[in-house]
Amino acid sequence: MTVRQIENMLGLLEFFAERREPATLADVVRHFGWPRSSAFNILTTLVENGYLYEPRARGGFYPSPKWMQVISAISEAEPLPESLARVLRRLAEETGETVWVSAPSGVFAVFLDVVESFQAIRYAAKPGKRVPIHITASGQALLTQMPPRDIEVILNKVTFDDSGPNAPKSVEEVLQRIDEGRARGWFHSASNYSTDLGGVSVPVTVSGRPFSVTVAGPLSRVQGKELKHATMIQQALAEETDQN
Amino acid sequence: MTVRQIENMLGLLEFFAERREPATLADVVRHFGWPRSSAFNILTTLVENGYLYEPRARGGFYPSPKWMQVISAISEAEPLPESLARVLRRLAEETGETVWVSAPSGVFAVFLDVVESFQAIRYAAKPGKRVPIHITASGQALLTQMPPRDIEVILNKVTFDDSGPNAPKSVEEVLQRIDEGRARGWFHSASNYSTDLGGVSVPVTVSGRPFSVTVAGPLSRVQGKELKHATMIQQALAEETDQN
DNA sequence: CTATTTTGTTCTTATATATGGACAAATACG
DNA sequence: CGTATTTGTCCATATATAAGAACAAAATAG
Repeated sequence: MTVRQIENMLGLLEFFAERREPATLADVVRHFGWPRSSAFNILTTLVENGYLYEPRARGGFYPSPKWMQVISAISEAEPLPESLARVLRRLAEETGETVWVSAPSGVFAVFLDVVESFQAIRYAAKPGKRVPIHITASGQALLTQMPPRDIEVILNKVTFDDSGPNAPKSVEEVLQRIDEGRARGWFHSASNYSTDLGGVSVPVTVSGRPFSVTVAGPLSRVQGKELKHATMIQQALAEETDQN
Repeated sequence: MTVRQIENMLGLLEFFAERREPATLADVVRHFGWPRSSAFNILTTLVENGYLYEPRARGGFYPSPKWMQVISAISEAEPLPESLARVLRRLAEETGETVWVSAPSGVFAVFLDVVESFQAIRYAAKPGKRVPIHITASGQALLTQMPPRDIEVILNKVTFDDSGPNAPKSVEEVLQRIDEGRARGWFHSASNYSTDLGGVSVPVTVSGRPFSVTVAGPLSRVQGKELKHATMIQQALAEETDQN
C-alpha cells in the first residue's frame, strides 16, 4: 500500500521545482484539485516543521533552505562518485545520446544521474527513474557484479509482465544474457523494455559499490553502434576512474 | 491539524541526514518505534517514487539523488542572496556569536541560514527555526520593512502567550518598539523570547525581499555590546551588498 | 465607502488508511 | 544440513483523518 499523503507532499515539492516561485494556498488547490482544507493541512504541516515559509509576507509559500541543509547532509554521505559524473558528461558529448548511471534497488535499476541528449528525438529520463533490473541492459550490468546468491534472490522476485518485444522471457534466459554480457564486457538492449529504445551498458564498481553506465537512444539511431558505444563507455571509465 | 504521515516522512529524512548510511526496514522500526507494516508502507512509497533506493543490493535503503535534483531546482529559483551569506560568515568571525538571516513567514520569522558560534555556551539554532515575529528582534526588523497595512494584518493574528520576561505585552508596545528600532537603525532583544538570550538585529532589503540579520548569544556575554554589534552588522551589510 | 469575491481557517463525521497479526522468504545458528 | 531467528510482505478491520460545509478576514470591484 502506498501512503497518499507522502505522495501528495512529493507532488507538492515537484510542483514548486517546476513553478520556481511562491504559491498561495489557492494556487495549490487550483493545481492539484485538492480540497482546500486538505491543502491547508499539508501546507500547515510543512510550515510548522520549517520546510515551507512565506518569503514576502502574505505572498504565498515556498520551500525553505532547510531542505537544502537536510538533503546536502544526506548526499554528502553517499555521493555519486565524481569520476562517474565526469564520465557522463564526456559520454554525453561524444555520443550525442542520453547517458546515465544506475544503481540497484531491489528488482529495479534506479537512475542516479542522467545527462539527456540534446537531440529532438531522444530518450527522456530523470534521476529517480526505475526500470526492471532483469530485462534491461542497465540492470543486467548491475546484476553481473553481484554474488550468485544475491542474483538468485533477486531473480526469485521478478516478473516478466511489463517486458518489451525483445525481452528475455524466463530466469534462465536472463542468466544466459548475463553470462553473454559478462564475457563480452557490455550489455545491450533493443526494445527489451521500452519499444524502439536501444542501449548499451557497462558495469563498473567504484569503492565497492556496483554501478552501470548506459548510453541509449532511439533504435533507428543507435542500432549497429553497439560496439562503438560500448568501447566509448569502457574507455571513458578507464581514463576517468582510477580504481578500475 | 497536522498531517502525520508527512511529519513521519520528514522525520525519516532527518534520520537519514544524521545516520549518513543506508538503513534497513528493521533499523527504521527500531529507531522510530513504528509498526513494521507502517514503516514498510512509508519506505515503499518513497521507493516507488524514486526518492529512496537500495544502494548495495539488499543492504538497506538510502535517499536517492532525486532529492538533490528537485531541491536544487527549488533553491536556485529563490536563493538566499550570496551577499547575505558573505555577511554571515564575516559576522560570525568578527563577533564570535551565533548569527543568522531571517525572513517573514506569517506571524513568525524563519531562520534561512545560520552560522553557529564556536563557543561552548552559545545559541544553538538551525535553518528552519521559527520565532514569533512580533516579540523578537529578528522579527521586528522584518516588520519594519513592511507597508503599514501588512503590519496591521500580521499583528491582528499574533498572541502574547509564549513571551519571555522582557517581551512587549500588547500590539501598541510592539508598534512602539518598531518605531524606536526604525529610528535607531537596529532592533534588540533581551530575554524577549528565550530567557537569557540577547540579540541585535538589522533590517535589510535585497532585490525587493525583506530580510533581517541578527547576532545573538547569552545575555551575560552580549549585554552592553548592542551598539557595537549593531554597527558591525550595518558595516558588513554596507560593504558586502551593493543594492542597499 | 459598500458590495462582492477571494483567501484562509475551524469543526464534525463519513471514509480512507494505519496497524496488528499472520505468513513467507532469507539469513544466522547449532 | 536442519532449526531458529530475523526480515520483508500481505490483508482485514478498528481507528485516525481527509474533506465538505460553514465561517471569518482580506482583497478587489463597483
